[in-house]
Amino acid sequence: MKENREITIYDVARVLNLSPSTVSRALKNKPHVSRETRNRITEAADKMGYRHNKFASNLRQKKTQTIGVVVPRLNSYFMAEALAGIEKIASDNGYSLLIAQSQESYIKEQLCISTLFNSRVDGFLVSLAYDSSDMEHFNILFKKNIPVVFFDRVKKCNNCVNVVIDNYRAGYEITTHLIEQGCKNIMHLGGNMLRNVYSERFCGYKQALLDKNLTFNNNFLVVSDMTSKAGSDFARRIIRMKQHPDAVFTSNDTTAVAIIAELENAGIRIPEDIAVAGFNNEPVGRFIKPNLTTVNYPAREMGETAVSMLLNRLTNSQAQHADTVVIDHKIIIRESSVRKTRGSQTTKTL
Amino acid sequence: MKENREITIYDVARVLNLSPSTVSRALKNKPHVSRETRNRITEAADKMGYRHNKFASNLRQKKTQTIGVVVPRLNSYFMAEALAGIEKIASDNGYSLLIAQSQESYIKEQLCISTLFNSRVDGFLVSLAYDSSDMEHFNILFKKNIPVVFFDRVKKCNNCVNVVIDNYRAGYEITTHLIEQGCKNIMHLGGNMLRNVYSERFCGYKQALLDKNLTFNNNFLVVSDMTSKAGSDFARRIIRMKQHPDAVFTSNDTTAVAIIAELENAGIRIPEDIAVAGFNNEPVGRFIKPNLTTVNYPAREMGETAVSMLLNRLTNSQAQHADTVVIDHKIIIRESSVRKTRGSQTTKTL
DNA sequence: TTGAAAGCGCTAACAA
DNA sequence: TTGTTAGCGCTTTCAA
Repeated sequence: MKENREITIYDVARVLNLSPSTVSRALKNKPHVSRETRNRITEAADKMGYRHNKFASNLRQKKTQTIGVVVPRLNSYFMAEALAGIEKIASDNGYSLLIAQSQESYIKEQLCISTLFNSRVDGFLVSLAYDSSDMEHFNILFKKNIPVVFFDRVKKCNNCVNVVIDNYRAGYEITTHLIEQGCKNIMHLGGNMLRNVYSERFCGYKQALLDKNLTFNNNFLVVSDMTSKAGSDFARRIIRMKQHPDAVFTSNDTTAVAIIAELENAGIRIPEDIAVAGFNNEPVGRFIKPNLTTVNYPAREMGETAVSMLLNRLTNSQAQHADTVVIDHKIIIRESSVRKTRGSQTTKTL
Repeated sequence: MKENREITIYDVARVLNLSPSTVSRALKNKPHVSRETRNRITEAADKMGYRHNKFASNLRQKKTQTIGVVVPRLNSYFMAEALAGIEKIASDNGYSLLIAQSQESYIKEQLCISTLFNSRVDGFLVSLAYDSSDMEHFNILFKKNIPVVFFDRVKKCNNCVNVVIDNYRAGYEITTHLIEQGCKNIMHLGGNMLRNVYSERFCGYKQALLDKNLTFNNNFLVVSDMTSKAGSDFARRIIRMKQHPDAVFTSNDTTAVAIIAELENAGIRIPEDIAVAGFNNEPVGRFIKPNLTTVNYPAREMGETAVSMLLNRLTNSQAQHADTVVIDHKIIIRESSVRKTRGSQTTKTL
C-alpha cells in the first residue's frame, strides 16, 4: 500500500475556493472567520482526511509545545510517579513530552540534552545523573534562554528553578528519631555525595548525631550506588563487623528493604538488634515485615510542581520566579525503627 | 535577555563563502564534500553556535525519527521497566520518544493517538487503556500505513504486531500449581475482561480447574480495577464469606500483596488457610512475608522486543513481519502458595 | 566537488 | 471577513 500524499491546507483551500490563510485560521480557531466559513472548512478538512502538520507549524512559529525530560532512569518508583504527574499536567496544558534517560551517566546526559536541544523543545525538566560533575552541558540552554527546571537531583545554577524537599531536615529528623529510640551507633548508607539528595541527607544525619553528643565516626558512612545489591552488600558488611551498629539510616527504600532481608537472614532482629530507616516511602515499605520507617518523598507532587513551574515560565516569561521550591516531606515511623524496650539496647557484639 | 536569532546553515555558508547545500551535506556527513571543506564547515558551525533544526529537516524529509508511545499509566512497575527498555533501544537507534498516557481511559487514548499522529511520529508503541472497546481510533494510522506495535495489553488487528506472553498458559500453570498444592476452591481476582491480559489469565485459570475436575463457580470470579484498594476489598469480601476459598489467584502483584496483608490482618494464615498467587513478579513479592508466588512478566524484555519490531518495520518496510511475538514467562513458586501439609487442607469455615 | 533553486506546509503581516 | 505573499530552515535535484 503506497502512502498517499498528505492533504494540506492548500488542498482544502482549493476545494472550497478559499485562501490557505483562511483555512489555517479556521482550523486553529483563530478569530476573523465567519461561522459559516469555519464550518465549511472543518467539515471539508475532515472529509478530505486533512491532518495538521506540526513541523511546518513549529518551523514557522519557532515553538514546539514540547517539553524535554531528562532523567537518570525511567524504571524507579520515584521517577515513574513523578513522570505520571508531569505527563498529566503537561498534556492538560497542550504540551507533549520528549523523554530521555541518561542512564545515570554524565556522558549520556550531555547527549540527551543536546538531542533535545536540537529537537527545539521549549523547556527542560531535568533530574541529574548519578555522576554528573559539572553543568557545562547546560550552558547552550542558558545562552538561548531556554528555561530549565531541575527536580529531585538538582544543582543550583543561574536563573533556573530547583524543586526539592528539605533533604537535610529529613535526614536530621529521621536520625533524631533513631537516637530517641535509644540508638547510639547509627550507620549511614548513601549515594554519590555529588548529588544533593545524598549529601544533604548525610549532612542532616551527621548533624543530628553531633547535636545529641554522639560522635560521628567515618566508618559509619558507606557510599554506594544505592541499588538493591548495594543494600545487601552493606548488610553483609555489617554482619561481618565485630561490633555491629544498633541502627542504620539508608538513603532509599530499595536498599533498606534489601538490608532488612539480609540482616534477618543472618538472625539479626529488626528493630531490636538493629533499627532500620529508609527514604522515599515506596509501597514495599508498607508490606514488608517489619514495616519500614522512612521519609515520605512526594514524587508525583514534585513532578507536578516542576512542570507547573516550567509552564509558568514558558507562558509568562516576564514574571518573577522562585529559584527553589521546597515541597513538604514527612517522617513515617513504622515498626522497623521502634524499639519495644526504649533506650535499653545499645551496641552489642554478635 | 533577548533570544538571539538562531544560526542557520545559510549563515554558516555565507561566512565561508559556500552554498547552503554544501554546508548541509557536510553537517549531515553526506558524501561529495571534500575533507577540507567539511572540516572548515564543522568548525565554523561549532564556533558560530549553529544548531540543527529538526523541524525544517522533518518538514523536508517527512520523517521524524520519533516514536509515539501510548500507555495507560506511567506509574506502574511494569510500565516503568518496559519504558526503560524502550527508551534505551530507541535512543541507541537514533529515535526519540514522545510519551503520552491514556490514564486508562478510552477517550483519552483517542486523544493521545490523534495528538501523536499530528506530531507525525514515524510509528506507534501502544498498550491499551483499561476500557478501550473498539479500535477505530487506530484507523487513521492504518490508512496512512503508520506501523503500530501493541505490547502487554493488545488486540489483534490488521497488519500490526502484538508482543505478549502466553497469558493463558501462565494462568493455567499457576492455577494447576495451586491445585497441586491441594487447593480445591480457588477464587480469581481479575481486571476488565476486554483486555487480553485479564481474560486470558482467567480462561487459563478456568480451564485448569475443569481439567482437574474441579467445578468453576461464577462466584469465584471477581472483576476489579486491580488497584491495591481492589485487593483489600476483595480480601474483605473473602473474610466475610461463610465458607472461604482455600486459594486465590489474582492477576497482578499489587492486589496480591494487598490481599495478603488484609487476610493476615484478619488472622487468616497464608498459605495454610488460603494460598495466594499473583502475577508480574514485582520486587515487592520477594520481600513480603510470606514471599509471593507469581508469574514472571518480562517487562523490560517486552518493551525491548516491541520497539525492536517497530524499528525493524520502520527501517525495513518490505520485510515479512510476524504478527505476534510471544515472550517466555515463568511461574515463580514461593512461600505464599506452598502448603506445608500437602493436600490435607481444603475448604474451611472461619 | 560545489552551487542554484525549488519546495516541504504552515502562519502572520499586510492589503483589500 | 478574506486574500496575498513571504519566509521559517532544511534537503535535494539538477546543473555547472
